[in-house]
Amino acid sequence: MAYKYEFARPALTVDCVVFGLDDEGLKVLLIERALEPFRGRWAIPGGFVRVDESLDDAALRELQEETGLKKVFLEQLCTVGTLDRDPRERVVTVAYYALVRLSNHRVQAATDAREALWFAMDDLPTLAFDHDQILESAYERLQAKVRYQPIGFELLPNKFTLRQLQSMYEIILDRELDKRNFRKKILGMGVLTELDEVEADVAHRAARLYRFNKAEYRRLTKQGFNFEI
Amino acid sequence: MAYKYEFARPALTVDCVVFGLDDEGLKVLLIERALEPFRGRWAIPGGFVRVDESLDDAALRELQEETGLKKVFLEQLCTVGTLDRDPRERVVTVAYYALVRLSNHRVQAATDAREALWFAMDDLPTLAFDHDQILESAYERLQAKVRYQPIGFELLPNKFTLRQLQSMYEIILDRELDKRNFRKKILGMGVLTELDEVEADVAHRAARLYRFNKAEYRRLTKQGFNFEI
DNA sequence: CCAAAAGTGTTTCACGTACACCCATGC
DNA sequence: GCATGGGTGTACGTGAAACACTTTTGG
Repeated sequence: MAYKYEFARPALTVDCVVFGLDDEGLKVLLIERALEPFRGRWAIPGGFVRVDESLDDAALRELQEETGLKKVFLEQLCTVGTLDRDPRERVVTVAYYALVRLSNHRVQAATDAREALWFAMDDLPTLAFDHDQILESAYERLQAKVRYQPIGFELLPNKFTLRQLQSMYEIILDRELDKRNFRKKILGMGVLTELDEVEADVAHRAARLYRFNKAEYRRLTKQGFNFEI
Repeated sequence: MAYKYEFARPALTVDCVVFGLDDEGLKVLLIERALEPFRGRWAIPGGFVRVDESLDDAALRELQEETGLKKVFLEQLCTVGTLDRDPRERVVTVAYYALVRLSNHRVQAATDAREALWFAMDDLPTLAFDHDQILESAYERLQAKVRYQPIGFELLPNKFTLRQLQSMYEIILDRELDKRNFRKKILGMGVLTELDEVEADVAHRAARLYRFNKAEYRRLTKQGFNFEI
């Protein structure tokens, strides 16, 4: 008990909702708690902020320690400071959400998490603490933001087909999009680079591959362009 | 020094960017710091979060203590945890922004603030800490959000003319709007109640007064309606 | 009667939406 | 040659944007 303060201080944690996408749909990465409170319950990864690391760094570190994930897209969601959200003591948490390319990443459990597993968004267990609410907020943010910011590409491989891109939006927004209108719109934006490659190992005509052109996106944005699906 | 913890903890504060509107334009409420660090510099109101109050409560309390403001519209902006943002020690702050009806509120200084003053957005002093950045973020949020959420009404009197409403949007968005198109659009939404009153004491034809109909807005929103300017 | 702002409609254009068929490829 | 998904164009309707004059009121 080496640290003393004149006034009581809330503990400060970061928690991170990690979204991933595969053929089955949108997934969330959860860890099984190895310690009390809520031992054995599923939770979103997170942990205490150290006094010598920034909030973003804390979120990245916890993500790596508990799930092995590195270099993911990460964005602050909100900060929750309800009085009784942790039974032990007053804990304020800065919530983040992350988007990862499921195809690229292996996930492992570590430290105080017993196991890390991907759950389908439509088949989630009840979570520890107020993590259900945080997850719900994160999903709402994702649904809203994917429409006017090109963050959806963070869920896809670097090279993708227009079909994959459209499916990603259909899954996240939970509604069908018209194929021709979608292609017209997204290609018309001029932020996709058409590659001299097609997808491999398909039992039908192979689709062309594209890449998101971030530099061009930024250039257009400076000129008043607004991404919108 | 009564409170001891096993690990060092960052201090936790709330800071609040308060926007107000009058004939001259958009204003921000700043306080002059009476204590070190940054003694004598202007800052946005804020202070330490107590261990037994929620974040929102802390923001409301600080606002009242430092400026006398009560019952304002308040929304969380973001949380900043840069390592050296406070020269004394590690301080993480949860930033808020508030919207107040300038016509209704008297402002007073109190506690550790020497003075509270409204500054025009285009004539701001250099602020203490990283408050310039927080203020900038708050302004960007306001500009973005005012377009798709009816928060702009929080800056106007309860009864307002369409001209006042349009001016509010023109000031915040920093561009002119077409009078006829604006009136068509806003009246077409059906969220304004036309009153049997007109403005008083004007040296020309008096304009009709309207009120924002929050209940109707909520009803329409449930049916899929989207507010948008 | 003059100044000042309130109030009001129509036309045009861009963009979103709906919709169906042929083509390329692998097996 | 057949099954599977890739790739393409047009017509229609809705809503945004541009635009100017008459009315009301107070001084």
